[in-house]
Amino acid sequence: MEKQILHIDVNNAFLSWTAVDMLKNGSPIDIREIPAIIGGDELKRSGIVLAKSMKAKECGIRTAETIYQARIKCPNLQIYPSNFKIYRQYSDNLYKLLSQYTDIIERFSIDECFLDMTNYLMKSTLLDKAMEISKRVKEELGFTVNIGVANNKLLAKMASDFTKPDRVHTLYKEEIPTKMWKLPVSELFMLGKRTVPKLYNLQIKTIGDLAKADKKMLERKFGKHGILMWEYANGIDNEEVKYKKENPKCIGNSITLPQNISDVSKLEEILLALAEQVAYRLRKYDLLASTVNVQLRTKDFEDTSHQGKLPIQTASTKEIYNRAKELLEQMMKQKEMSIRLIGLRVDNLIDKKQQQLSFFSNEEEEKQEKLDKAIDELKQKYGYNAITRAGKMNVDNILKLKDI
DNA sequence: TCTGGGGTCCTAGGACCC
DNA sequence: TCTGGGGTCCTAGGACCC
Repeated sequence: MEKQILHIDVNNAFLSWTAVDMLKNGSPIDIREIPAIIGGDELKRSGIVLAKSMKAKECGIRTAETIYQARIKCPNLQIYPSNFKIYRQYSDNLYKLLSQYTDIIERFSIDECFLDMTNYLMKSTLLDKAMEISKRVKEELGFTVNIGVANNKLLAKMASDFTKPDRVHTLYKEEIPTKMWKLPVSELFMLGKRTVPKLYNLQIKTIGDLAKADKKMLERKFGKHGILMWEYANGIDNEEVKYKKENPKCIGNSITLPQNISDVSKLEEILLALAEQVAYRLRKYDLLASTVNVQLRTKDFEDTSHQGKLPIQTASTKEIYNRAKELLEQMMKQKEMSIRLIGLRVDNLIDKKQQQLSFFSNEEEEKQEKLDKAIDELKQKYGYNAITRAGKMNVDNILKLKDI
């Protein structure tokens, strides 16, 4: 039996949610109606466009470009800061509403969900349900969504991306040639800015061109990705809606520094704050890490990273920091570098329950574990930023510890 | 006042073993 | 003394997503 899938996508999510929240707090203007963006902080060198209103879009402003460029395109642009705490609330509200329609629901990102409605339709059609959801979200939550209606996730996602805002689109098999094949190949999910020029060189310009291209040739040129893009262009996708909670595969935090830094000891201070954050999140999930990865971005936007195994699987701030420090030093002694961004990530995570117990029981380890746990409890109670290591305040101020 | 931060997955090449 | 082939594990980097 064919699956019945919906993809729900919030229109200009961060901007809409900010608008709704401002209105709720008595704002006389609706920033959805003016040229406005949600932007990062230029002083912290993270000045990019995170979301834009339709009027801002009409000026030619694009997501992820710099605020500097956006302002040139639109001199009377209004800029508002992001607030992820609020976004999570609105996202949760949407999720709750959608959960009334099916148990098989996947949160694909903060502003997107897939719904498998196959066994939840009774007498109504999939399209009817989509219309009902669209109406209810607008009336009850105050913002609009686009909904894609199809028989698999890929087509539902493509459909929700057609004309915006506040629209419901179907994309059934027989509609693929008329609705999808005419689109430029860059519109296809999973085709990014590296692959598109290569396809252009092969005279593949529309999704239709790609659908009719030789699958074997694509595989030779692009490997697995080649097969995937051919299948997507032909509307083939058998992925399930993943409704079960899954543990993350990696946990990382990174920060663009207010100024470039070349001094290793200063970088180590930042690394410690990052390790604290990462290890805290790791412990919250009851996971242990097997590898640590340190990423650096130089002032010239060159990225390098080093990774290494941990001596034991761990969620200890100290263990992770010590390994990260070694990796940082390895990289920094290779050549003189001026660092713009530093990141720390842990990979190969395992459940704490399946931890391979070390042959040696180590008193020092146990002491550290207790210390971490005590700090975690205080953080839970008083907020992440309430508790900091002595002498680390300045680092935390730099990090402005985002939202955990 | 140029260019975020959080992820997932894949690939190529080296080391090492039999 | 010119020498293979398969398998696994590990790392660095790239591509893509929102």
